[in-house]
Amino acid sequence: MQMRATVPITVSGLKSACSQCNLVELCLPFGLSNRELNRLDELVGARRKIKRQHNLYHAGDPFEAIYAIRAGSFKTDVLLEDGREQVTGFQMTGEILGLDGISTEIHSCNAVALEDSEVCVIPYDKLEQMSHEVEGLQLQFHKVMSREIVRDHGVMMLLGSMRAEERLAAFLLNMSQRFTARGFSAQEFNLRMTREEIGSYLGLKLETVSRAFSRFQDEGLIAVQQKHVRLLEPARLKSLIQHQPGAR
Amino acid sequence: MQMRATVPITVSGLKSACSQCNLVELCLPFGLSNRELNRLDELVGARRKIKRQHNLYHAGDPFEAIYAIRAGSFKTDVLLEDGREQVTGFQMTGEILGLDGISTEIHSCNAVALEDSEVCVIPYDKLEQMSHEVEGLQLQFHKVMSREIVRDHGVMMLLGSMRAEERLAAFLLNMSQRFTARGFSAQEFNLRMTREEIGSYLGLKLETVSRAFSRFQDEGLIAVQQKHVRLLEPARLKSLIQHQPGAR
DNA sequence: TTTTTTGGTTGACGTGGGTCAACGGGTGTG
DNA sequence: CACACCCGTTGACCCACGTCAACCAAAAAA
Repeated sequence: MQMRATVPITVSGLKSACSQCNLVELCLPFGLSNRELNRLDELVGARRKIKRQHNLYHAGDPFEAIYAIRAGSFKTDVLLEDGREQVTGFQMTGEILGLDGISTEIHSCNAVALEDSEVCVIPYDKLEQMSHEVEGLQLQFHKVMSREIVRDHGVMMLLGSMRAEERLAAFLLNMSQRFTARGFSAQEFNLRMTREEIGSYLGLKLETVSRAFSRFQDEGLIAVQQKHVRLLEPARLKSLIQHQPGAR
Repeated sequence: MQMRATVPITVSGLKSACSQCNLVELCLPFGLSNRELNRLDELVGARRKIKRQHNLYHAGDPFEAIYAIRAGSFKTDVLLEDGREQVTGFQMTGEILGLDGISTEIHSCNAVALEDSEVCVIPYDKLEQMSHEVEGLQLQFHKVMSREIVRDHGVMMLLGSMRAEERLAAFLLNMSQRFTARGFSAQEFNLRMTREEIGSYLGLKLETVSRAFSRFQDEGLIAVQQKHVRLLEPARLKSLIQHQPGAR
């Protein structure tokens, strides 16, 4: 059973301070002046801790805030009545969650922590208000939303016209690139999600994901052990994605 | 060969007037007060006509404006180096094009007219500026972007976890619903796109789309002739989407 | 520690949809 | 008005991925 409190016990009283945060260049405040950054500190409310496997929000919840990931990682998914799940994305530190709720003021997907995590709560009404005042904030927020749209188009490309190995290669390279942006190794990292979650995201069954991992390993492209992945030949992985013979 | 002029000959000198437009409740100005609506008239620049098969913009073009469709319809697509195309959406009157360009200030997809069409050009810098001033405009714009994100998640669901017939059923019901919103018949309409474009959007080959159309017709769910579609049993179409046996 | 559960791998087999090919009707063009 | 091309349909065949099942390792619980 998961907690569903709107004001969960896990809320920390600490105010976040964007101006002090080392995630600025990955997060909403990117590109703001110091003066603007100080104003942002007013905007960002309390932090909130979310335990592994617990929801930050559920589909159907009223929309009140967006969230910036301070530590940890999440998945977002949508469910069909018959129980089918589609993972729509994996989010890492500095990325923004909850944008799906703006349009109808009700969240349209679930956000679930893949590990014990912490987010900064950004009340949406305050964000709206401050966007009117702070020059760069509005532009930055628009860019965050637009980036999400572009990212989604990339996933559609992947789901609509790539074969299994291409999808996994694209996924691994994307993860690598995002770890790099956070100062981690581009070649070696620990995935936070299961084969089944990867499969759901890539439109494949978990067995197919597992087999593709094994085949990559057999061909010397990567070294995998459970969630630990090492990219041995990223260039060859990259070339897998384009000019695939017999592409869909 | 397609024209690629940034200021094409097809630009009309006419200023658009949102306050006079019968598409308000489908378009960006939805929910604005009359006073706000009048301010919007300043914002919206010239109209621009796009001939069938011609691009409103190309991937790689610098981003300068977003576009509201005044008449006609479009598809957006992304291309892979090897020529594979993924249609990321079909857009109808009142819908907004170009949001993909905000994040990098370069368009990341192509927007192609499916028929002779006309758009209202909304210069982005002006929109940014006016969003600071006009109360409801910012919120409305955010909702438009958020709706796009939610829509994209729906497409991912479709591509990632539905079988061919479910995808086509979902597509037809979505078209029906959007025609209805524009005052057209929910049961009977003309598609503007080819089987190949539908296939690309749904992650299927054109032959599969054609076969699914035929099977629906055989089962008395619809009547199709070329691009003309009549939904005979929308309820049964709807039930096709959920609780499908042996779903992916 | 031992036990249980969950997650990952691998094999054998089946099938939905892709591929290739032929054909016919519409539609836009010269 | 006639030609050409594009679009849609249908059939035969094939293969990538799904399904089902067994098994093992790792992690969590007891």
